[in-house]
Amino acid sequence: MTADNQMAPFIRKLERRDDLSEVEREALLGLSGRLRDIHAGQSIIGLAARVQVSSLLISGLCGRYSALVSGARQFTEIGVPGDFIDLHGFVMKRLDHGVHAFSDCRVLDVPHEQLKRLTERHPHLTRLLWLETVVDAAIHRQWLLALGRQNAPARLARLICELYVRLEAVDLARDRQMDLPLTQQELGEALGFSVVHANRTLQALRRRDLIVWRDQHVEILDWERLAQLAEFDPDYLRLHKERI
Amino acid sequence: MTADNQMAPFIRKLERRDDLSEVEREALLGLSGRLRDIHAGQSIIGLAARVQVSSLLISGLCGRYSALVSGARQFTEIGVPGDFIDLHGFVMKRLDHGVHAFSDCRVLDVPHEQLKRLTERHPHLTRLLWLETVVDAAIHRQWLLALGRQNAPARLARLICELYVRLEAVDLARDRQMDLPLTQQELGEALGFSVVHANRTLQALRRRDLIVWRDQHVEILDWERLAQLAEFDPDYLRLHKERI
DNA sequence: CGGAACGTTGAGATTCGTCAATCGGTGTGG
DNA sequence: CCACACCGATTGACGAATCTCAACGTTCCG
Repeated sequence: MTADNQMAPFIRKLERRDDLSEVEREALLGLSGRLRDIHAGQSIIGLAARVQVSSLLISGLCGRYSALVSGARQFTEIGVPGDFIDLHGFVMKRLDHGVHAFSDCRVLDVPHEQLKRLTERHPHLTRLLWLETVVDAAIHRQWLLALGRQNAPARLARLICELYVRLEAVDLARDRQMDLPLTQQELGEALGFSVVHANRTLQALRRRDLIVWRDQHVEILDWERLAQLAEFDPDYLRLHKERI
Repeated sequence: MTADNQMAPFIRKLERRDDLSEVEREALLGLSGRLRDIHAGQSIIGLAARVQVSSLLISGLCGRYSALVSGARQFTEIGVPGDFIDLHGFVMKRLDHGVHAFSDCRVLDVPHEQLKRLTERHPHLTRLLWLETVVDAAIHRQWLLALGRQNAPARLARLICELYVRLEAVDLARDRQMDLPLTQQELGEALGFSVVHANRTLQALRRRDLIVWRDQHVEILDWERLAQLAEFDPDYLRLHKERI
């Protein structure tokens, strides 16, 4: 199974970060692997799996998580289409986390052998793939700042801002609206609070007329105030061009 | 200023992860840059700085942090000697975080131009440098799990376990003892709690006879129980060999 | 001696988790 | 069509965890 247009969102995102040569674009399009469909609620990548492939998310929303023995789960990042969700595994070889499908997802499993060949031949492209994982780390840091130092409404606001910008970058959000197929349970697991608290925090943002969140659909009513509450600055997503 | 033996801890750490060829080792030793000394309490890298160099920590302990406008600061990772503390900047170009010196630090500022040349010539070494940043991300994820889902004593226990393993890997800890030049204020900023709570949590671990922490020196009295309390598993630090 | 930095303690307020119940929508079998 | 089960969202009550404020102790240094 070749990648073809399945790769479009991924390539478009890379091109927002730095120009690709024709050769590089072809090298990316030359990546092939198994297409895999995962149902909502299922696991895309098991915890602590030893990996030989890395999965590119084609469609759907998923969450990277770590868990305690009690079963308590903490999402550490949300993956949107165009994300190479476990590129980390390419150099880690053993993943320290699992990936959960929030909605039905389609992924392209790219064998590490192909990625390795790519790194042997295309240094600039390698740096761009490297950048993908570094942006993941930057997202983790923003979440750490939120969990460690922001109150519940600000944390939620930050998550909404981040997801909106990232979804908009792959044409999956516009006009301050997006689909967000997360239950309040899952939302809590991303923000570090209980379901009950997730619910009440959501209501707090509603009461302030900042958002509407109904039926897996979110509308941001006042981006300015929401971003200010969250102290959100999208620079860390590195969606601007920069010669690397 | 050439790097020479200054690089020893860094190279040793890389070699715990995968073998280096003679050529690769020489390429690393060929890295040169300005040596810089920073006093305890000062900033090694300013927030949101645009960077042309990446700093390798030669000696001392430092902390990567993000901050809110209120001034509240959240450390997102602690850097130990041998860490390439802002290698992220090499591909990000603009850092989303600052780095604070906990103790007097010495760093080697390696120009990005040199790193770029290295990625053009040494794909395997590039993957190893890439791995450095991916391990940073793995550390962030563990901290997220801790902040989101673990209680205060477990969080502190986890930090101590992580630092012990990382310091031991560069011969700066042994016999369950290490120097940890962190104030309780800084400790709180790493764990996401107030100074007061940092103090009380520390006392809780002391009361349970798990650690002694006095005068910037920590002794772990019962590694087994401490690691169990933290649910600490060092796999994510990727200190074992793996062909990449 | 005085001040500064760090650690420690107590008290009260706030945030947040847990438990348990309820509500509404949806799908299924009869 | 209706009864029922199930899932996710919502609510209330209560207790636990954590923060803030303020004071005090200790050590070090000029």
